Parts: sequence; structure tokens; C-alpha cells
Amino acid sequence: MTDLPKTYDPAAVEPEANRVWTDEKLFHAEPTDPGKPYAIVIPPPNVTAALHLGHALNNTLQDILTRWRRMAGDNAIWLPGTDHAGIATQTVVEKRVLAEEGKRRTDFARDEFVKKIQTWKDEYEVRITEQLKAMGCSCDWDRQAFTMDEPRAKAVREAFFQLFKEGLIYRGKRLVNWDPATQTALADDEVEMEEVDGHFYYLKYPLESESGTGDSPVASGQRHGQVAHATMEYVTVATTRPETMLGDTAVAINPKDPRAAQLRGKKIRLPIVNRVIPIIEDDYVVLPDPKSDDPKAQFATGFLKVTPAHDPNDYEIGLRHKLPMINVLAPDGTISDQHGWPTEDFDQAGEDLQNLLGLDRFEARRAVVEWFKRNNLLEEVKPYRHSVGHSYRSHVPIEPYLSDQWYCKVTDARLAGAALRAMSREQFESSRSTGFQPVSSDQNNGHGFQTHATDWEGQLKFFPPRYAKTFQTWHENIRDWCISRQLWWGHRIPVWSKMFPASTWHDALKHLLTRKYKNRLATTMVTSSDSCFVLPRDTMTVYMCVAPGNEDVEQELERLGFEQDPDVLDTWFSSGLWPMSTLNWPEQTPELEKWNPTHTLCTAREIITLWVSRMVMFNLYFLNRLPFSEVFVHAMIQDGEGRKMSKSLGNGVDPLDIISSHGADAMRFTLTLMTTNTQDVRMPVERDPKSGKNTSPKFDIGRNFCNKVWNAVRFAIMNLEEARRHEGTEARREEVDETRWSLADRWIVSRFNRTIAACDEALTNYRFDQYAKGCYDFFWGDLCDWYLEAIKPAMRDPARQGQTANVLAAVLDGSLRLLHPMIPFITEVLYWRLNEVRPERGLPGRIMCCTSPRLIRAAWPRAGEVTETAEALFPKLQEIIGAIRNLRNDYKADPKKRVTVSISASGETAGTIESNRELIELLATCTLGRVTSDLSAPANAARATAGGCEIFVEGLVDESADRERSARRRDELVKSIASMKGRLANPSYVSKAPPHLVKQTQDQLAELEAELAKLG
RNA sequence: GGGCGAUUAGCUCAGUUGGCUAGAGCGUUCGGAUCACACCCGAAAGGUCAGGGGUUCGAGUCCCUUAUCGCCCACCA
Repeated sequence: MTDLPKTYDPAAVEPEANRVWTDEKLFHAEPTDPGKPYAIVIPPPNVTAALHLGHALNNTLQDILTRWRRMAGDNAIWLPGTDHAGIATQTVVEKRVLAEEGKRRTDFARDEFVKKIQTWKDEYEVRITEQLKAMGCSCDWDRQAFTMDEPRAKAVREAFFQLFKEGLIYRGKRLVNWDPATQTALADDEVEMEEVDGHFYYLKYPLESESGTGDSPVASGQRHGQVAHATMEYVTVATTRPETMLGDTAVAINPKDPRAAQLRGKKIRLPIVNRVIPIIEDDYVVLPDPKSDDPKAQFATGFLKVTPAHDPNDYEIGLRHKLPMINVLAPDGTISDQHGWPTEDFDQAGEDLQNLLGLDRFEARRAVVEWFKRNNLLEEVKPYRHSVGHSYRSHVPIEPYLSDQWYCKVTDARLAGAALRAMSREQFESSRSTGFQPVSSDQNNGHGFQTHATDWEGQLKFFPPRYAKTFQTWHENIRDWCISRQLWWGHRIPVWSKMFPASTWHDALKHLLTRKYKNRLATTMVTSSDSCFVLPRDTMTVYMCVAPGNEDVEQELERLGFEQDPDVLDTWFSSGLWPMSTLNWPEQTPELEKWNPTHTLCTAREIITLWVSRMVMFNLYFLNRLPFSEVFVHAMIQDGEGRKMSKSLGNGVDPLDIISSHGADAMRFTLTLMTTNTQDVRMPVERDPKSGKNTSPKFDIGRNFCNKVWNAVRFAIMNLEEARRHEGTEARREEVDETRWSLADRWIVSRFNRTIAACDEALTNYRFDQYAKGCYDFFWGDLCDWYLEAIKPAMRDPARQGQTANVLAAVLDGSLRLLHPMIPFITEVLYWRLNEVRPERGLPGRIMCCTSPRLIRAAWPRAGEVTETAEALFPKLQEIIGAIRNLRNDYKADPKKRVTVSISASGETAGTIESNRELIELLATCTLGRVTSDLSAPANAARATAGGCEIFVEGLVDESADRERSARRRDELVKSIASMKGRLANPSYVSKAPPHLVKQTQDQLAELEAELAKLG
């Protein structure tokens, strides 16, 4: 007897398989290994937290692909690593430090705090790695990377330097989400929208009188505005943030507004400040309409105060109309003249303006409103409930705050343009194009850049194809990418800067610009007027970007008083280089040549724009090839209510919990089965009362399947051991002789070959559900339910045992191979057992099995021929057996009692039944009597039609069951017959439908009518 | 506001270029300790394919429309 336990115990098997894989370095690949290259880079998980179920899915799929291609003979590699995830990681550490030590980031020196984050990263990197290993991920761990380790830092420096040198990185302005309480910039996703009760203030802005020469504009019938002696004296603006009016640099009106023409060229004298600002025309302004559904139109006056430095939309308007941008706030949210407010405003400023300085923004709001009221310029105040961005950390309202930032010019044709050109022709919708046409390869693109002839054009494909649109739309509407972040955790921007008087900078830096430094430095200058901050006039800020590995130059710059930029790069800058940096670019390594481009990127849809886009642009730019040719976008896992899984909702599931409750293979199988073409899958979450941990009953199917696989192999091993005993230890196994195979043997081999083809097809098209389902149905439905049952008598018969053992061993061997990528642990260990019991197990010409010591490196099965006759005949037996079982159940036959069955059948079917008497008798618990074509119905027999035969089960007498059965069947038949007759009576059907379908309907109708006639 | 998607059995989901009586697993009901497996075996019940229109000989599948839900992007004077 085998020593395999009756129930599969994952905990006893998984570590053993993992140990062997690791010890024998079976995940490792070298560029010199044989096979065509196949590489996958892991989407590096953030080191912010342990992996969740979404990662488990993502990584299971990558492992399936890697193991599949490795077995198929490719030189396959899966490159693992983690992402430093700038903002997210710094934030979790800040939270923890605040909670545990009561300290803020600013209470530490920069280095000191970065060390704390580093400690966190180390801890989570280990945990993540352990999780991936527990899941069975066959990553090449010798090549594990981290987006901020030395080789990756070098890649970032090199990429930044090259882009900087080419002018693709520049200094620009941007409104950041500023938290005045913690005095940090926040990412968009760190801003929480909260509904607040605020007010709409309607402020009157007087028109500047001296510009109003000539005829007086008449304002008639206007709701807002200034009717005094039929002359327009002021305009009214509506705002929720009156204090920002101090920074207004224009008032805008929609050009379609009837008042626009009258006001063209007029100016406003801004109250309190006395600044004279223009009235401009812009489509963005909403026309007032009290009856509109749009709340904006209800509240609007038609006049929009434009404050470019303190509102994102106003900023855009400011850019369009080249308006000055005046920042009136200090970083702490108080009104300040020190951060970009031109001194001219204060030259003859009144006391009223001076008094506002130093006030907090909310005090200033009250004071400004008060001032307008006092001066009869406050027209109205209305209550208004609206959502306002708040800091998720300090919970104070966010202030849009203008600042200088570094930008990457992704709008350049060499970046976004190239990404579009890379798209597969079938997936690129040129008709829909928003005006962008990818530049063809032989054209100069207008950037002075002659594109190379490419073999990557049109080679990037998305699965499912609908995601190509997301990619395309993003690049057609792309805006330059702000790459600097006001953080401590990340790649420090490799730029040093110093401000010089405009006339002296060149002399001061002459020696740096000599040949010695030429290739190690790239320089850009920004004049004082380009900055959004007010700098001394006639100054020039010089920015020097230093190429990697030039510490001497950096030191020289610092000696000259240059300072390194305090900001770090956006996380996506380093992850955008991932398919290159994991292979140690910019080093020209054999690995880089071998595995870049990688093959497939496997990711979730939320980062198509953030990540996929950047990798494509960067890889094309730096290496003139694609980072990968196929992008597979898998579903997102939600909880049972369709919500995202998250810590705060408490509905997250830890893969390790599932591994301990169900096993890694069970988890992997279930996730694979769930990976259909849809966008989302729901995973009902339950709390396990015993462990107190979240789990899901969905994983039972995987656990059950693994147990089935375990027991099928256990059964086979027991039988094969038995067979070996009969053959004698020295005897060679019986030669394969197909002529001695049973129908069941031929059928299962054929079914297996069909399954291989289905698996190949499914995996090639990323239809993981079809792969899992195909394996499941074959293994459980065909192999276990039918074949293993069918061969039991043969396996006990020494005369027939040999051939059946050959088939059984080969089919099981092949099944383990097919299943391995999905459920690697259990299949690996069972394969070893099979090797012990039966080292040779091929079926020449049918199933090739070159045994290998380790399944992970065994050959992927090659689909052989299917046997149509076996696949046509065996199902007839299945139907007949099913019909007999059904009768037994309906008539409540004693389960142990053998009933006598006779069958009316003819021709080939009759022959098949005759030669498979044993099978029918065993599986239907019956004694098979006469099988002839001219059978008259025996007395006291229950009757059924199946497999084209009439079946009589004797001794089943139950009149009520009989009546019920007949009535039910008769109803079905009458209904079907009516529908078919109806179809055939329709002349259009007969004339227009394909003839084979008409014929089919006719045949079927005849069959059903015959059955109905016999029912009486 | 723009885009993508979903709605099929009590639950979670398949359903190919439109074509057999719309399938699976779980759950339910009935029967079963049979020597691979009770994480099992055998059988059964259960569906107006979200609603409404259209195209077609024929629609779960294609088109229009309504409703509900989800995600991404943009925005909120």
C-alpha cells in the first residue's frame, strides 16, 4: 500500500517542493540557456504593506505563464522585485512614528527619517518575498530588485541625465495640493473630499472708470450687474473663497455672453488691492441660467474672478491668457507678501491691505468679506454646500499652491508619439483619433528627430483588446508629466542649482563648461521672470544635472555653492524603467540583450496610464524597442458586495491565511478559475470563527480539486504498484499495443489530447479560466468519474492490466504536466511518486512522456491526434449508463440491488454495448441481458431512451413513478416537437437557414416523434 | 461631464463568427459508508438571460433605449 495519506495535506507537501526547487535552483535562468527568450517582469509590489488577494491573483497568473513557457522549452525568466512607492510608504511610516513616538517627520533630520523608512521597507520586502515564495512563485530570486537599490538608482540617474540633456526634462509650474498644517504637498489620492456648508459670496468689482471712454454700456435686464443710471459701474463675481481675490489678475466672461461685447477692452480696479486687471473672454466661464440643472449655472453671475496662483482652473485660464500669477499665501496658509506678491501692489497700498497681511486664510476670508460689506460692494451671501478637498492627514482644507516643479516632456513625439505608434494596428482606432496621428517611421516629426526604422511599430497588443483604448486615449490627451515630489523617500533629483546675477554666471562657471566636464554635466538656466516666485531682478538660476558616477563633479558644484534639489522623483519614474533596470540597464548586459523586450506584462487596469504608459515610452526612447509585446489586464477582486478590498473596510484577505486554511494550490486554482474576461470578480468574504481571519468559501473548489488530484494519483499509484508486482520487479513493462486497448483507453487518450490543445489555446489567449476549467472538466469529469471507474476491472485482471496501466500512467503523467503551472506544489510531489513507481510512461505516437526528475522542468505535453470514433462511441455508453442510473433513482431501486437491463440497439451501437458489457454492468449496477435490434418491451420494465437506444430495466414497478415519469417526458416531447414543427413550417427558415441545420431539425423531430409514439 | 464595463439558477460565474432542449461550481432536495477520494459517489429540482423597442428564418449573443450597479479619468466659481 502506498504511504500517501487519504486526504491531501498542503502543509506537508508545499515546503518540500519549495525546498527542492530552491536547492536545485530551478527558478534560475541564464542568458546562455537554450530556448527562445521569454521574460516577465513582476509589477513590483509597494513595500507599504503585505500582499493582498489582488497580488495573489496577479502573481499566480504570471507564475502560470512562466512555468508554462519554461516547460515548453523557452528560456523563461520571471524577474521579481519591489517598489519603494514614495508617497505611500513615507506616509505609512509617518503615521506609525506619530502614533508610536508622537513625533512628526519634521522633528527628524532627513537622513534619520529616511533610515526609519528604510527599516520599514526592509521588513516588508522580506514579508512580501516570503508571501510570494509561499504562493509558489517561480521568480528568479537571484535577480531580485528594488526600485531604489544601487543598480536601479544608476538607471534612474542615467535616464534622468539623458532626458535632461535632450531638453526633455524642464522646469515648470504647477499647482500642488498644499496642506498648510503639515506644510507638505499631497498627492491627488491623498486628498479627501468632504462636504462642507460654505457660502457663495457675491462681490462687486468696480469698472476702472478712465478706461470707460465713449458710450456707456447699457446693462438691461441682467440679474447681476450693476444697474446704476443704466450705466455699468461694476461686475459681480461669485466665489466661495473670497480671500483669494487678493491674487486676482483678471475677470473672465464667456464670449457668448451678451455683455461681453460691451465690456471688451475694459478693465477692473480690484478692490482693497487697487490693482487694475483686465476683463478677458474665455469659453470656460459658465453662462448664468437660474433654471438650469447645473448648479454652477444657477449660482453663476457670468463673471469669473481669475486667481491663477490659487485655483487649478484659473491657472489654466492664466496660461491661456498669459496672466500674471500672484501668490498671496505663505506656506502656513497666512496672507503674505513674501511669496510671490509683487511689491508694486504695496507701493501705494492702503492700510486695509497692510492689515490683512499675516492673517490666517480663514481670518482673512472674514476680513475681506467685512471690507466688501463696509464699502457696499458685497451684493449677496448665499449658503452653499459643496465638497472641498481636505488633507487626509491634518484634515484641514487643501490649498492649491503654485510652485516650481520638474517636468518630463512626454508630449514629445519621441515619447507619447512613439507609444501610439507602437500600438497594434487592429487595436488602434484611427477614425476616433482626437487629432493625433502617429508619425510614420520615415517622416521627420518636427522635433528635429529622425525616427529610426523600427520593428516595434504596431507590435504592442492588449488583452482583452478593449484596454487598448484606455492606452490610446491617455497618450492622445497626455500632458507633460510632473516628476518632482516634495518628499524625502525616493530618488533625489540629480540636479544642483545656484542663483547668479544674470551677467556673471557664465564667467563663474566657465571652468565647469570645459571639455573635462562636458559629457558629465547638462545645464539649463531659468531667468528670474520665469519663476513663479518673485526673485531679484536680472538673476539667473543655473541648474546642473550630473551624470551618474561623477561624485567629483557633484562635490565641485557644492564647493561653488550649488545645492542639490531637495525634492525626489515621482515613484513612476523609477518603475517606468523597470523592464530595463531589472536587467541592469544602463549596463550592456547579456541579460538585457536576451530578455528585453520581455514578453508579457500582467497587470491591473488601474495603472495602464500610470505605469504601462511610462514603461512603453521609456523603453522605446532609451532602447528603441518595446518593453513587452503583450499586456494582459486581469480582473480586480472585490468583496461580496462589489466593494474594493481594503484595510479600512476590514474586508481584505491575506493570501497567507488562505494558504494555511486551503493550501497554496487551492488558492491558485480558484483564482485562475475566476480570471475570466470581465473587469471585476466578486469574492464573498467571511470571517472564520476559529481563526478570526477573513476567508472565502470560494476557495473550497480549489481545495476539493486538489484533493481529487491527490486521490486520483493515489489510486493510480496503488494500482501501478500492484501491476508491477505482477510483472515482477525485473520484468519490463508490457509493450504498448494499441490494438489491445479498450474503448475507454482510446477515449481517454483522445480526450487528453483534446485537452492539451484547449490548454495551449487558452493560455496563448490569456483565457486562464478556460485553462482551469478545461483541466478541471477533463480531470474530474472524464478521468476520475469515468475512466478510473471504467478501468477498475481491467486493473484487477493480470491479462489486461499491462495495457491499461500503460494508458493510465501516461495520461496521469500528462495531466500533472498540464496542471503544474496552475497547481505546482501538489503536482510536483505527486510526479516524484509516479517516478518511483513507474519511471517509464509514454505512449509512443499518442502521448510523449520523457520523464524528468522534476516536473517543473519536464516537457509541456504536445497535443496529439484525437480519435473521433472513440469520442463518438464512448459518450453513447455514458448516456446509456446515465439513463439506467436515472431510472434506478426515479423508481427508488435498492442501491445494492442489481437490476436486469435489456437494450434495443442496432449496428455499431449494439456492437459497442456488447463489447462493453462489463463497463455498463459495473457503472450502472445492473446485469445486462439481451441487446438486439428487435427487442419487444419486457413486462414490468421501466423504459428510457438514450444514446439512440431503447433501454428496459426489468423489475422496476411503481405505477405512480411510471406515470409521473411518462407525463413529464411527454410534456417535454410535445413542447419540443411543437417548436420544431413551427420552425419547419416557416418557409423562410427552410429556404434561408443553412441546410445542415434544417436537416438536423428534421432528424431530431423524427426521433422525438418516434419516442413520443412509443410512450403511448 | 468623458470613457470602460456589468446585469444569465438562491450565490459566484461560463456561454466562441447569431443556430441542438442556455451550462458549471456552491447551495437545496432525494439516495448512498462501494476496497482513490464524504474535501466523496449517484440522481434531481431550479432560469420571461435587468425592462422596452429594433434587425433577422432565428437574438443571452448584433443595434437603439430605459433602469440599476461598478471602475478609470476629468471637474466642482
